[in-house]
Amino acid sequence: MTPQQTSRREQNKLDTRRAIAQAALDLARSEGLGAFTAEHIAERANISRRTFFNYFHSAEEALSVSTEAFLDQAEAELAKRPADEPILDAMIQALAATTKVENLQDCGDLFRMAAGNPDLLGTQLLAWERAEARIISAVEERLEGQASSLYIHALVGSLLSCAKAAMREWASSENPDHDAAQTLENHIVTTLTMLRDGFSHPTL
Amino acid sequence: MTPQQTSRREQNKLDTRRAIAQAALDLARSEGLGAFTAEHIAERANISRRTFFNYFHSAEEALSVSTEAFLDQAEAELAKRPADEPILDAMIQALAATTKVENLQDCGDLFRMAAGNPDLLGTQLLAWERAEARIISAVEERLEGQASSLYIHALVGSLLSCAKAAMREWASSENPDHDAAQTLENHIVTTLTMLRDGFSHPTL
DNA sequence: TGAATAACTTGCACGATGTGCAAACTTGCA
DNA sequence: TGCAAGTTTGCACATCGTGCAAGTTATTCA
Repeated sequence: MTPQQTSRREQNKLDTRRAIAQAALDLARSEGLGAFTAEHIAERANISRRTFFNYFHSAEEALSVSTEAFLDQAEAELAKRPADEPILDAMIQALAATTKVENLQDCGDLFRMAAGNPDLLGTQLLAWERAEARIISAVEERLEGQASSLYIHALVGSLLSCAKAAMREWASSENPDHDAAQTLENHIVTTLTMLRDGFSHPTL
Repeated sequence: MTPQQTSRREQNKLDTRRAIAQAALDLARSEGLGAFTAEHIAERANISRRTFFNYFHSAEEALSVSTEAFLDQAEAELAKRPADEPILDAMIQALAATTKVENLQDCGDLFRMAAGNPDLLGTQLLAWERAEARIISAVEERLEGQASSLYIHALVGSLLSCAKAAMREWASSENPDHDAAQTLENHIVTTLTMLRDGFSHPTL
């Protein structure tokens, strides 16, 4: 009786979820954004339209799975950092580590696609917003009473804005698979260091 | 022949736009978010459903008019600052000045409402995102060649995140009309000063 | 001033969205 | 094996967002 962490049921759901996300990404690449419907995704994933909506609220949400994975990683990495490390150094290390995420390339593609599609962009922004809320809770616990609510919200918001800026810069330049992860990591460290030390002096 | 800057046509359109926005806000307050349709708004504004969609893409967008006004104000104030002022000081002054915007109270209400409604939140985030793009362009012109694209994107993103944090703090506390604008301005100056000098040392 | 023109509003139709509901089907467990 | 709980599916329905063409209002200019 191998104590499977994931029962057959849970595994099936995860598989279906992955299949849907993959189908959505395939369609986005082959047909173009907004050129396909929830029904098309369902068809390609071999499920009914109704089941699609049991998993996701919209086509855009199905596309955002990789982005969510990236953000979950950020949250998890931050939780790993030692409690006595200065908060900004912990953040730099945590965000730098996210570049090792599974499907980094998909994140870049999504980021580029979102730039030209308000619907997708809105969904992605919501994903970042939800992640922000989770990270704020984590930081609040970590700094228990040592910082004001205003400080924490401003800090975490800026943290994610810097990460976003880093991703944009990374995703917008043609990366001839020249160690993409390393490039992104450099951008992240650059922006977060500015955040830590102040934006007064632009480090070109 | 008084040289009217706004022709009758333009004025009518503006009036209609305002009427729709007002109708949407009224309904949101009286019925609750998500408890009314585009058709309801149109009815209350005395126009057809079709005309509503000529002005806005969705009910949420009609609600975001005050937020857009606030962000436009921020952009305009920044453009007013002298060109030789250090960029971060210019930003602090500009954002602080936005608190004099017409319908600040509506902005606060909207902000609170959005916290509990993903659709509205998504629309508001898009509005902030569009404003961010415009401000980035303005800053790029201002710093012409003196700063990297990465620096500018990270800075402006963080700027708006700090402003958002300030608004959240301001909107979430019961303000018994105790000079609301001043309270918000204080929060903005606090967060932007941290952005300028670095987040290393939490100023409680 | 009055006809021609441009801009705006409206109704209609249509494909797509997102969700409640109940009937089928699958899995877990005694 | 067979029942309880969880999942998928089809169907119906209200709503959305937009193209289109016909109607209405503002503007222009002869």
